[in-house]
Amino acid sequence: MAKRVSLWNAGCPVARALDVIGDWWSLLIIRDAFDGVRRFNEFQAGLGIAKGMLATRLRGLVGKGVLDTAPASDGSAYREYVLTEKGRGLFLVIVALRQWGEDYLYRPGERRSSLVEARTDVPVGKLKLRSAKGRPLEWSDTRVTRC
Amino acid sequence: MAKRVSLWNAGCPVARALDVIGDWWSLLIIRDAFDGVRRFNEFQAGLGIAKGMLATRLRGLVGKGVLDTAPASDGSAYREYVLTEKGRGLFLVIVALRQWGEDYLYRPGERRSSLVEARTDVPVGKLKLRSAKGRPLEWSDTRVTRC
DNA sequence: CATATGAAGTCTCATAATGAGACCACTTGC
DNA sequence: GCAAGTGGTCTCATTATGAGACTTCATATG
Repeated sequence: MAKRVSLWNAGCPVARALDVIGDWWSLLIIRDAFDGVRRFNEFQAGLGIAKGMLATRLRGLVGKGVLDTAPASDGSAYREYVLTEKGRGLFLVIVALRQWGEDYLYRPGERRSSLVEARTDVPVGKLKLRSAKGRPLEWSDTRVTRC
Repeated sequence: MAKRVSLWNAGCPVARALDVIGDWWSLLIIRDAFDGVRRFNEFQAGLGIAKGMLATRLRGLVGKGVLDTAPASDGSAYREYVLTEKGRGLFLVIVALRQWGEDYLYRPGERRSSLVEARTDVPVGKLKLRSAKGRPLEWSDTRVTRC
């Protein structure tokens, strides 16, 4: 491979976002972080990722401000990886991927996890695009401006 | 590299979604498709992707039911790639990525494209997670069930 | 109609990224 | 103190990627 292309300067927020979290593992690491995973070995065991890859990815995500390291919350001398505010901003990306997966990649009755409201255990509602004033919008109602 | 890991059977819709569109180029191809790109050369020129990669990715996305091939809409003998309904379902994933990029990856005043309502040219509203009954939810109000 | 140009790929090659696992230093548990 | 656990680093074989030459058929031009 020649050096992997960077998309940072494309003027498109989608491209720039993918430049940060668009590789194979980053979003899975972030998903696990949302589910409460914090320690190196937890990520490694949960994802089945090679340790070298995980170390590289965690370093990258910390460097990009998506994760931060913190002293272990259980009082041990180890460190933990926690989402920054920027990282927590990716929640809707994970939710959108989840809802698409649920809608198009599972047969009815197939076992899968669900995102539920913690207080009631009721599945959350579907994401919906709305205008600035709150009116529901479809894809065909929108366009992307030239940058 | 050993053979790239597949996540299809993880029981997590996020993992399964990433198994389909989680690589470096697929979401960019899909983004361009949403912006009206349909022809091989348009994708290639717009993304700066190697032709071999593009051919592989397009074949893969067609095979996975995200894109479909159709006769060219301009009457020529060439074919086009168009989003299927399943592919159009990814719109909110693209929007979520875009909004995250806009919020955390650009300095104020930096040039970038925007997603606007076509009729009024007003930027669309922010995505928001809501409960099944429409009440706004934060990440901390939710949890993921074991599958 | 003959030729040139364009579209949509395929093929090959050098190089970068990945996965597996050995190895290492420091902590903890017992 | 010693074994096990944690959090990595290093190396190696293999795969994926990027660049670009080459091919085939379609369309444009004169």
